[in-house]
Amino acid sequence: MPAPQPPVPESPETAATRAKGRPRSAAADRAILDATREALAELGWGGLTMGHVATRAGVAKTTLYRRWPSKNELVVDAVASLFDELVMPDLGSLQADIEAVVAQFAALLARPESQAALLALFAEGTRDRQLRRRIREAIVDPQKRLVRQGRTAAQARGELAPDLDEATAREEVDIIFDTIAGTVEHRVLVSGEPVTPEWTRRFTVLLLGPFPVPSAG
Amino acid sequence: MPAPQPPVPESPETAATRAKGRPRSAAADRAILDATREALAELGWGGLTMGHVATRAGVAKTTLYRRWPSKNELVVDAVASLFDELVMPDLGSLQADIEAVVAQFAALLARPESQAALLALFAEGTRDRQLRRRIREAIVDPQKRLVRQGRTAAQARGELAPDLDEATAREEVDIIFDTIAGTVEHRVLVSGEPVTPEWTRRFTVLLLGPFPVPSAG
DNA sequence: TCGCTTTCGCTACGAGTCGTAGCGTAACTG
DNA sequence: CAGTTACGCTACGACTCGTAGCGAAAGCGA
Repeated sequence: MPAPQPPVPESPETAATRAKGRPRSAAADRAILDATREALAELGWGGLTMGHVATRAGVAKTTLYRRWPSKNELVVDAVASLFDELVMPDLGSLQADIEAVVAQFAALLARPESQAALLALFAEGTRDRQLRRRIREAIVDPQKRLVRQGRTAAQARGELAPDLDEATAREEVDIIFDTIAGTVEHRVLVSGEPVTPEWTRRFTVLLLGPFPVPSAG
Repeated sequence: MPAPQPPVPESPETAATRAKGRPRSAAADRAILDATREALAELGWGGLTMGHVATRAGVAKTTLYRRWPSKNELVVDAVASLFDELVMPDLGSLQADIEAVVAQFAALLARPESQAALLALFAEGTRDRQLRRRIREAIVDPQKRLVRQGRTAAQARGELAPDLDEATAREEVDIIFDTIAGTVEHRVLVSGEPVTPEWTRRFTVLLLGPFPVPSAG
């Protein structure tokens, strides 16, 4: 779901159909987003220019700017949909569920278009509060459902204690999400080393504890 | 320790003193790196231009390009030194040691100059193998000493089992490093939420296990 | 002291990108 | 059909890029 520039920014309207004049081409929207993903994979974040995207999409540069005010916003929308493919399976154990999601996430991060875009987006987000909000709304927060689903399933199995209160549970979801997402991103995008099943298993064991201390079975 | 362009790229020399002609100004080096850090804090990665850095450092643009071939390399050197301040304390318990390092790292990431630079550097590194190598050599790998020191101290206290073999130990250091660094980065730079002592404690507990299961005291 | 070498600051350059404005045309509504 | 909006196209000034050429400055060895 892209977030185009509102055709008429300040017009409360009846919020119903605002069909008046020539409607925006939905085909252009798709062509632009596809072109953005392709260009990202080929040229990376730095090599991506608005002019290039427009040409590749068969669209005038003006048309592009009419919908997305800058490269940042454009890329958020172009990338966000990539993350929708992540699903939380129910494999019968928390360990297996986490390993499966980690593997999915790692595979996603291995793709050129997400690799080129994600960290660059995050980097811009550190300076632009609005952009950071959009990143969270479009990319980060929707994926927290995975953690919530996994927790719920594990609680149903008795692997996890039920939530005591809402606030604590939310904080715990945040911590777990930051840990899984951050670690996999760091492994793949910074260290640049592959996420093998072996690594995934070890990481999950570390996450679920116990730490390999002598006294622990 | 900056990595300037070699004055005469291909000259084995006797590797001794290559003093011939006017030597490069060490003051210019310092002025450039200082200007880079300042400009990063003020303008962010995207706003940082080579011309701006040169002007601010009181140096000709040509002088800048003689030493660093691009913005990427310049920023690596300008930022790497920031990380040298991290130290692993010996507070008597692994929990306390990790909490202390997490707090230091979070404080470092909260500074504008590192915030603007780190993720952007990582982003560029995903497309440029040489840059990624330089980032690892200059920033990432040196900090793994913290994990090794913490492990050694914990082993001496009996909190951790001694290493069985070298390869496994190295992998474990990598996993722990990716987990701590990645999680804190994600919390501060992506989620954009503060690293409080409370959060640090909960994260460390999660890391050291056991996971808060019902049967665990 | 005098060359020799290298770096210095400065200026200027072509190439490329940015985001916007103006134009005439196309598409859709009442 | 008139009104409205989106469209493709062209052109624009402002900016950054990385490089080249210049004369002057700084250190070296003879």
